[in-house]
Amino acid sequence: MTEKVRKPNIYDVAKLAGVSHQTVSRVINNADYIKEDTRSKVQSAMQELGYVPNAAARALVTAKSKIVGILVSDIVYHGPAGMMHAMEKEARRGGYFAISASVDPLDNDSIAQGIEHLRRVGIEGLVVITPQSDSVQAVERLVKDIPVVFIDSPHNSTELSAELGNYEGAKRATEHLISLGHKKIVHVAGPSEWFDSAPRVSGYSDAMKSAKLEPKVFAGDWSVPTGYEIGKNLELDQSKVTAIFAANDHLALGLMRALRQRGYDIPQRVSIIGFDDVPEAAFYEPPLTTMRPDFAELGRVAMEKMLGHITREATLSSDELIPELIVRESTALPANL
Amino acid sequence: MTEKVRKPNIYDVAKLAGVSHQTVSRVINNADYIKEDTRSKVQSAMQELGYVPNAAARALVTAKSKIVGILVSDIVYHGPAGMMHAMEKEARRGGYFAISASVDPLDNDSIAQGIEHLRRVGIEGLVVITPQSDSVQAVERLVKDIPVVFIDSPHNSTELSAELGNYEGAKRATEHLISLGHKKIVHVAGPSEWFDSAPRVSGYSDAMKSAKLEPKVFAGDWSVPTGYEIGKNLELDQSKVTAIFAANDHLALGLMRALRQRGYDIPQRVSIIGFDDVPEAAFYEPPLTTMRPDFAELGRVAMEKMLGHITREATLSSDELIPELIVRESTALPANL
DNA sequence: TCTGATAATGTGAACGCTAACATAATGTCA
DNA sequence: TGACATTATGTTAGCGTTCACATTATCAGA
Repeated sequence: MTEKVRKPNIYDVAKLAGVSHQTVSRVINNADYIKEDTRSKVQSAMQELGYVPNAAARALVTAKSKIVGILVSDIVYHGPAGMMHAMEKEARRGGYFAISASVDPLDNDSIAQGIEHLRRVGIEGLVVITPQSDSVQAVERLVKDIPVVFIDSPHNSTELSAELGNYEGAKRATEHLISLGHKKIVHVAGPSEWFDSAPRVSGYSDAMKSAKLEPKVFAGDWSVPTGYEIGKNLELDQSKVTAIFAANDHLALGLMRALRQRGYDIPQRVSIIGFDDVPEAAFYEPPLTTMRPDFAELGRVAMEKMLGHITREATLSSDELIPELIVRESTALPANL
Repeated sequence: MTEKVRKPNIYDVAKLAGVSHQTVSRVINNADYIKEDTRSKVQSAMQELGYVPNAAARALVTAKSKIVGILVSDIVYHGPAGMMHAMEKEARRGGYFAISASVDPLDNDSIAQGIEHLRRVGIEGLVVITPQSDSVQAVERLVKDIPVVFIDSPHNSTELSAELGNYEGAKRATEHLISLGHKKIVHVAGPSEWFDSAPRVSGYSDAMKSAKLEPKVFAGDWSVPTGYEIGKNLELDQSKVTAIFAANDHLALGLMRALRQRGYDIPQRVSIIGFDDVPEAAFYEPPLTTMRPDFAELGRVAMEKMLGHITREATLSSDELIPELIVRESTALPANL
């Protein structure tokens, strides 16, 4: 019973198959020039022994761990979950492993520790999901020896970052309101430290300017309470505002709640459009019109770029992701003031 | 420029510090019997060279990867995100790495592939987050050589699983309604293939029976539309139902929406309590009373048990997790029928 | 001052694999 | 049928650690 159950190695397989260990290695890595006959002999030997290649030995000799790190903000919001799944799947598809480290994006120490941790396992590349500007610099300062891809950061090089389509999404959200006939449209923005905020503001502004309308932006963050607060104080009558583009669904929810309490009907008096399409958005009161970004695809693309960097293959330059307009009940023709 | 930039190894450090490589190894693993003087010499040498231990070499010789796998359902619902963060953090705290594989819990092939993938990297243990019964058996069949911890599955051994507190949470939710004075309380359950459903039903039933009340359960799933459908058809007047315990917040949201459309005021005519406390619950119409499980703590505990198994240390037997009652506006005294 | 314990450090091998090179089998063409 | 390319396989070394086992320094007690 105390028999040592050493896992089978390449030599065990070789012996059983009647070949050299190198031939086994060749089969594993499907190299050229192997007789079909030998290949199958080796394969059935592997099968029989339940052989699993030893990743450590492989990593040691090739100096490649086949692991990519994901540095992710532990601020839980709606997108990342699906994104992580997509990233993991894409990595696996390319024969890579994904290993994540959660960090507090506001704490440089935490970032450094996360990176240190990932370094120890020997990552070949790093994908960073952080929505805050400071962290990008922190990461860039700390990581210089392996490729890094930033998700949703305003990096110059498209090669080094993957973007959600904030600008285009915001533009289209605004255009939706304009196309309904709204003239006075305000934007409640996300927090300025988050990357997603600025392009949403620009997309809104550009759409307004193109339609010769006056943009007006209120500073917010991503939270329901903030939306509620802004909604409580927003001046609507004198300025004849008939529509609001909220930088995310939570803000929109807070706004709707406050405005209805103040007696403004939605969408009869005020139209509201959000951004993100959180699962609950369809069941808000009223169901929220919003922009649905493709988080999963974003994750996939980011990982694809990462693997492209690592293997030095040409990155398939994908088109910009564009959020989809989901029209529900919170937007309608403008009220007659 | 073409100079090879080999990473420093233990010998480089040894040379610089003027000791043998083994002494360096001892410092890294802080073994006994090292002069304080030598230790610091070695440490500054490591610092100077930017030495990072090679995980692969280490894993090869010790036959321990320091990696645990997480097999996670790619059905994205509210809990797992925070849970994953917590698991990763707990793993890191113990010097371990966490690496996840997303799988479709309904597809045994997908599960097998996920496990195969994790096996390749050499995981020392596996944490399984799947809410469906079938997958547990599939996993148990496939993994026999390393410890497995199931999250939220009805496993006999508490050592092998970590539970959310579904039973106790459901009991307390029901007791909350009872304590308000409700007599006719129905439960809209989750899907039977999910583990969380059954204990929530039992918790509800037991609370009802203790209060000498008649339990009545409607079969549902976790979705808003299903809650809405059930809400549209639920008979309330003849049976004098005044309160509903929904198995999760999404069902509750759907229910509330349908009931209000039918003219039933909440909470004046019907009280509703949910389960999960999704971030939006506080801003539903009306804000939802619900049970808040501690997902993060669940993840932490699960990982703690995992590491306990691996290192053969005694698992700190933690108390059962109990969801917290969050009272908002959707529950009140029963209506006078 | 010698002895024997204990503290502190050193030496060689092995982990399982792939890279690089060497060799053997097979096929092709004059 | 020999010469030479091509295909197919084998041999040896080394990746960076830790382990198991020396070996050397240090210190107390007789």
